[in-house]
Amino acid sequence: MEELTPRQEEVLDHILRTLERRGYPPSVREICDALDLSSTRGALRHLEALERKGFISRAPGARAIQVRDAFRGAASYLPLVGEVPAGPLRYASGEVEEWLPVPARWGGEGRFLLRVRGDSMIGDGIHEGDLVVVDPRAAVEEGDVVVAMVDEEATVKRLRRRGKAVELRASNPAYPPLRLKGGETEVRLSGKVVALLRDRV
Amino acid sequence: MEELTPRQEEVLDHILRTLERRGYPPSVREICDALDLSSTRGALRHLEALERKGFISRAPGARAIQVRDAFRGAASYLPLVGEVPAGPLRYASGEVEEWLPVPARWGGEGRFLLRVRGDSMIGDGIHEGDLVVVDPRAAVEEGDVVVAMVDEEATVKRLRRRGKAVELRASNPAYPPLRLKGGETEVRLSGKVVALLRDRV
DNA sequence: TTTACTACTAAACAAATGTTTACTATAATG
DNA sequence: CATTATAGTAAACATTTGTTTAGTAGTAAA
Repeated sequence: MEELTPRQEEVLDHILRTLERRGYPPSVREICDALDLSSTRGALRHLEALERKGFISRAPGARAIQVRDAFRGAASYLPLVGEVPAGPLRYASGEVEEWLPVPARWGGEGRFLLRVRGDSMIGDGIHEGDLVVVDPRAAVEEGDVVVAMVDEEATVKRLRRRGKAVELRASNPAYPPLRLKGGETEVRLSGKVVALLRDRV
Repeated sequence: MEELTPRQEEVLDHILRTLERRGYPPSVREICDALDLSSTRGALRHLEALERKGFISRAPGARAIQVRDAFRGAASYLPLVGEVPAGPLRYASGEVEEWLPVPARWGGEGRFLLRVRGDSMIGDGIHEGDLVVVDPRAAVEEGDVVVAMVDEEATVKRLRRRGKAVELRASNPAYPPLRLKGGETEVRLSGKVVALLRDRV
């Protein structure tokens, strides 16, 4: 990607900071204020340069500045839930503690974040307190790490096929495996673990 | 937080989806198009309701819709680097592979993401391919997981004090500890590991 | 029933915002 | 030297966009 001049970098910087601070891009006149320009033409020129060099793209309309993905990062937002949701999540739901940004490719319909309790999956590097991204719609297969309801509580386990039945195994040998009969899997498996966030290392 | 009516929820949904898709909020008329309203007054009413209930806030100006933090998530963006950066990162830097969104509290001046190589920290649940958030300015202390330069390559290790010297220990017993003498620490320690992302579990 | 709230339409209006034209200046480049 | 790119100012312009006024209609609560 082409290099930016110092002034152009200031403009891009201001756009990024504005986006981060309040969630929508600045107007041309706001850029002028920030860079001490007295004419909108100046800022407009910089925007044109940024667009030509591929850092932003613009659409007709007010504040229609789109920062290229490589810089904006294209986040998705997933709800961190206290319990595994039964139905589709609604916004003002009391079950949602927080909405956290994650890389866009982790996003998807129905996905949510769940805080891991216990050390049963420590052998797979999944620790107490980690947040796992759960996809309730993904097909679960042999060897996948899944979220299962055991004794009314959500636990993370690894799925193993044992003939017709399936087995949920912890990766900590201190925990015994759990067998599920044929019909039980749909009831008890609430999703596949697809990614992980750890806050304090 | 107050409940939303179904129609208000549709409006909020459209705002969130627009923000995710193109990075800036819709105009009132765009909301009208999306919800099949023929008068801007209708959409405006919904916006007023959303603001009154605390889901968004609005500023004077075009598209000046700010979605409340709980929903917007307030992301920070960190660069995923191929090598540990020597100086401050610049935008068009060739060393930056990608900018990824992370929860806001993980952000901070100078922080970056580094991909973990090898299995030397597997005992702490840090696997090959994981992305760690590195803070080059944090004070490193006994017991911290740090990024150290060993043989010109960045490796993740845990820091232990051994009298005046310090020791870098892997959490995989297959790897021997590495001793650093007094002055070496500043040269070789490039930051503290503060968080972790794992893509495929 | 009255009141309040949600939901919507139509048309006019005012403010904010992007765009264009015209012109000056500096530095780097061939 | 002429050319090109960057950087800036000033003023007028066109459009987008938010806002207001004036209505209608359905539903639930007091």
